[in-house]
Amino acid sequence: MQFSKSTDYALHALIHLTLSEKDGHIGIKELAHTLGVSVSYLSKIMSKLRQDGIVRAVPGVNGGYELARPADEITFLEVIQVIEGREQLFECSNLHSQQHQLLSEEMAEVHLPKHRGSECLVKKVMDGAEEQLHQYLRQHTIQAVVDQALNRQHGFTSKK
Amino acid sequence: MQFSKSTDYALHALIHLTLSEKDGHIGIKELAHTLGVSVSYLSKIMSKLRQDGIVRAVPGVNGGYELARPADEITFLEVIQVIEGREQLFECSNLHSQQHQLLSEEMAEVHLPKHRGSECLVKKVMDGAEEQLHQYLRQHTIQAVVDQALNRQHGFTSKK
DNA sequence: TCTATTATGGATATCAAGTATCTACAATGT
DNA sequence: ACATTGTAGATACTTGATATCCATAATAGA
Repeated sequence: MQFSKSTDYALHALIHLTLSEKDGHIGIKELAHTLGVSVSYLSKIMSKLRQDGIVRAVPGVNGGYELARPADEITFLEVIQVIEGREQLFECSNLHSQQHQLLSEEMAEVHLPKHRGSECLVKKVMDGAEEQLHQYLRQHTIQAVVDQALNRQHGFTSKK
Repeated sequence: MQFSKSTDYALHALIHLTLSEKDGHIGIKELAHTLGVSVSYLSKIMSKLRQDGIVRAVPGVNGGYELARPADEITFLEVIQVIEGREQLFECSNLHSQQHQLLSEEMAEVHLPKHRGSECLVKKVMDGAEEQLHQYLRQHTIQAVVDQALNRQHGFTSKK
């Protein structure tokens, strides 16, 4: 259970775009070189971000990428979901086992027939965990990380 | 990014053991049949749980598995970490890239040389997310789920 | 002690996903 | 037109999850 490297590249790429906003479009070459990853691979990742409306791509001479929206409206959760997909963290594979029924439908069936389709209690706990995670990731934006980096730099220079 | 099926089986197996505590040892055959999974596969999972001191195994006639500790001392987090491993959810693969340095060491190097080895800000956010997840999973025990299942059953019967 | 029962650990096979690259194609500005 | 730059498809490689089989070790009961 780990986030893929693609997610890592996507997040760092967006931070680079934010920091370079004033410079206009950033080419995939520069981006790939900065992150230390091949152009071909990063292209796939940037395509996903584009398809989801997080960045804009401009082909042609002096083309490249730029943010499609302000960095403070781009949350970690959104980026992660674009790259990792939106499947649930946990799927109960015991749907037809005795065990699963014990924890949900069987009891409902015997005592309260209308209550079919109720969820496995294990899954309920895991869904709660996922919601917890999402809440946190929704609260953190690309802009927040950039601000932190700049403040840090500022803090250091002013101390000298 | 998803929890493996093994985790699902492990959690359900532990719940079955908890519910059957009074019946003494539970054989791997019964366990596997209840969960709807092969004996050979479930064996590997139970072995891990045994090696980590979550269950006890007794070989020989009338042998089988039982909980090594009270179910209210077995947290979801523990079970998940045994099965999934204890690697961090997020690893920054940009350790030697310009981007990474921008977010951590480069600034520190220029302005405050002693501050080497400071972490990437992206990773800090992700580590925070992981801690959030762990906090939640630590608060939920196998016993809690079993209690919920039994209360539900009780609630239904008393209503009739 | 012998035997049936049961868990253990190693070897292995299969499959899906992540990682990574190359190439032909399309769009854009000069 | 033409050089530049992103897009999309095909493909190869690696890794991890899933799953099974078999030989081995340990135990209880006759």
